[in-house]
Amino acid sequence: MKTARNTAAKTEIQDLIVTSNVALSHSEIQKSLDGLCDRVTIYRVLERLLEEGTIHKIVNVDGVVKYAGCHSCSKKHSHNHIHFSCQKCKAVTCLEDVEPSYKLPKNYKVSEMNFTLSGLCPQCL
Amino acid sequence: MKTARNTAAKTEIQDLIVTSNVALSHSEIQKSLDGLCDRVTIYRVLERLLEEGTIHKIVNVDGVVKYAGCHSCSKKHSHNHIHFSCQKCKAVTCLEDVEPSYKLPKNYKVSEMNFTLSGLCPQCL
DNA sequence: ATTCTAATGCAACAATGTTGCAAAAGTAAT
DNA sequence: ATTACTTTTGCAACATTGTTGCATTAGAAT
Repeated sequence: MKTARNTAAKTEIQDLIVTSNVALSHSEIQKSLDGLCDRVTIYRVLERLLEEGTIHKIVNVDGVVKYAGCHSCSKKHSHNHIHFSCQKCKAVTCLEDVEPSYKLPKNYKVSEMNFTLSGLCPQCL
Repeated sequence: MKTARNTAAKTEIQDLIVTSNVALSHSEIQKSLDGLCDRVTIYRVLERLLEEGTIHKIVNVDGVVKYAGCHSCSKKHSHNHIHFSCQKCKAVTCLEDVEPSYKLPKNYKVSEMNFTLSGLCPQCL
């Protein structure tokens, strides 16, 4: 059977994402790592961290994919919270406590949600 | 001053998007046009249609950019409606009547929202 | 230390989007 | 209809993002 291994790349990337208070993109991670490992390795590590449930993936309003640590969802792994994307400082943050409500027409079965608001964050306001 | 022109490409692309009841991606549009114009031209026409306010842009949960006609927003141009992305038939539709509610922490200024639910649409349920 | 195989690096590729520039084609005026 | 003006297009080239195959490296268990 398949056993995961702890490698320098994985440890470092995981640390970066979980420690950060904003979601990070692949290129931002790459810059931070500063040549520690290959571009491709970053993609593969992110894939593994997603599978493990250590991080989650956010597609920003501009289509840029970002990754953030899973904090509140350690027990039940759900991501039904809002993300906020600041148009000025470009930071994407998880508003873990905000759950939106809505009323769908009949016969839709929802299994996932992706809700991102953009505007100005408290720091930039 | 700059005056827009009606060209075959623009007319055709606009027609495609506005007529369609699902949002279309660049590649889907390209396939439909079947060589009517260059790939780059499609990008540029889409840009113009967005500026004009004829269409709006949706970033799907998988990061794929799609375009849909503006129907309900002819008067006040707002896109505060939910989009639904079917995991089976891959159709992305605008649920124009559904406006979500949520309660943000203090000091956030929202100027745009992007809300996409995914799951199964009525046709695929 | 040995063995097994997960993880990495590298090269190559695919998809998506952007830019510069010369040629083509709308539009308005004559 | 012809001319003049300038938007729009096509093409080539490029940038970015993400994926895949394969040989090599290096965790982890024995």
